[in-house]
Amino acid sequence: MKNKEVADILYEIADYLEMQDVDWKPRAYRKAARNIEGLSETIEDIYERGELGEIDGVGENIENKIAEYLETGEMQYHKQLKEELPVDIEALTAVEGLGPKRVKKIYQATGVTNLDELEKAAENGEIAEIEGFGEKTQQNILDHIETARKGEERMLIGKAFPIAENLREELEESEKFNQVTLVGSFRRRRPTVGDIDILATADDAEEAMEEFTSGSDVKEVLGTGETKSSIIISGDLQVDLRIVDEDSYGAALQYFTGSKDHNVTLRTIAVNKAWKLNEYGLFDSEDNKLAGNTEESIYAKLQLDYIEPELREDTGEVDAAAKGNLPDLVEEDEIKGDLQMHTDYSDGRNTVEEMAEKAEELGYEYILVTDHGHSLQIASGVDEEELEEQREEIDEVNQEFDVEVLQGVEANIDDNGELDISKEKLEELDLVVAALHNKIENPTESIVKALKEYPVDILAHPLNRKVSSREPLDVDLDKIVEVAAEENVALEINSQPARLDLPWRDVKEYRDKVDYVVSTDAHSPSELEYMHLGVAQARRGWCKQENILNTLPLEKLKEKLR
DNA sequence: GCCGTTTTCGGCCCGACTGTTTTCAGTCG
Repeated sequence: MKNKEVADILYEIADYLEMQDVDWKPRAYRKAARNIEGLSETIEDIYERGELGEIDGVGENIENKIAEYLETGEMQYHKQLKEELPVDIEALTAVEGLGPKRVKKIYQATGVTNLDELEKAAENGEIAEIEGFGEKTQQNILDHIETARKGEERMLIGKAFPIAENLREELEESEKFNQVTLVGSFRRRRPTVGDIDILATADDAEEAMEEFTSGSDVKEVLGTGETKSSIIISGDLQVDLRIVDEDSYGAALQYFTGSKDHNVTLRTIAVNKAWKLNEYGLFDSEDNKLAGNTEESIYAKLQLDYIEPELREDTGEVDAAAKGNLPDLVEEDEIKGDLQMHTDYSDGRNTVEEMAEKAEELGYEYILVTDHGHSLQIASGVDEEELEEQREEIDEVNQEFDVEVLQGVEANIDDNGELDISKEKLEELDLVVAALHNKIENPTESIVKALKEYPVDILAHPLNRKVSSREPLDVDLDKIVEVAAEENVALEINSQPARLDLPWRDVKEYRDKVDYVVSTDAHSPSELEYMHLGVAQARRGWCKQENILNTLPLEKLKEKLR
């Protein structure tokens, strides 16, 4: 998986070109880099099929350079640019306020090529001496050099969620603010967010900004103006606030929700009509406002169906909206039950009864208890005897609650494609979940064999990935999906903040070939509330209600799977 | 360097904020 490596090199090329005042090419390289970062398969596979050129933004030149890199491990063009300006561009531009142009000026004036040298130069007062620089810029560099060393970290959306909601509530409760909406990648429910973006209206923008930047949790104010401020709050999370007029709110919502590429596509449509689209509205060539109060009005005026935030990734949604082909996305309240959770029989922290109580509170019709099979030592999994005991406990709990508690198991798939619970026992359970938990030699073969030979209903976290910490399994997903469809096995969209697996791009690709379920994999009652995160990923994967089996009532669900 | 219901050549999103200027370049989103 060299996608990130390749993307990083292309980003660096863009920076080097920008240092040299080259027009337009940086934009082209960045676009290609962004699209490669977002691929759902490895760039090596695409290269082997000879389809590099089909990646959006990759033309003949960039294609050849990527091929060269994949074949030789080097890209001459990149090397050459780096020799001309031998600076660690990635590290230096990570400093807040430093871009390629300033890095070049600093290099030419002082010879600084990396963060350590930059720090020394700033401490010695050399930076302030450079033309166009001053004391403040120098101090700014010193203030932000540590953050740059730590590197950019995106936060899991599940972790950002309570923080963001909390912020929103605080502003909403303040009388200085009127409307308050969380926008940006948070609103699109990307698996990770780089910062929290907030859009608001206020009677007095200045007072509202003052309140925002002086909160108790504010560690640093990066910048503040009449309409826009940025702060760092504890946990080193950046929060950006934009305040706009009431009648621009829809346009601003649209604009600040992004994604960047989605917005560029929309603006191109506007430009083609000789109009202009910005955060204040949609305007004709004489600056008459055509739309802007609501997001809906903007999409409508551009002759597009309304596009839900989760879809705004420029992956075909604008085209579909123009043709009236957008899916009617699944909603969280259509989910009738949760099909993966753990109790104190394995590594869960609570009893079956406590999980059932919470599920009832959430209004579910059914839940499936899926403790780990016994081979997973680390989770002290269940053997067949313990499953018998648990069956009795579940029967008792079912007397007590309206929600129907089903018994399942999360059987472990080993490197021979065997599960750790016998076929006979699995047949007795209501539904069977299987999953890989260890790194094994032939994951595709093992999964395929397990799905074919055991009565599996759901393949959980199919790629066994961890968002931004563990690479997805290198499996042949085409093959797994094909076998899953044949064997009536649903693929899971796991709602754990660190998993969100199957990833949304894959969800989108295979949504017409295989059924999905969305489960929380909860290890405590409160984790049952993660369901919205999984549903959001299903929505990002263009799923309708019918793609998600646990929107079905129990009887229909069983008919589908068993 | 890429790309095409406007184009195979000529466009390519655009506004806010900062710090340094003394009218604006650079950065950011």
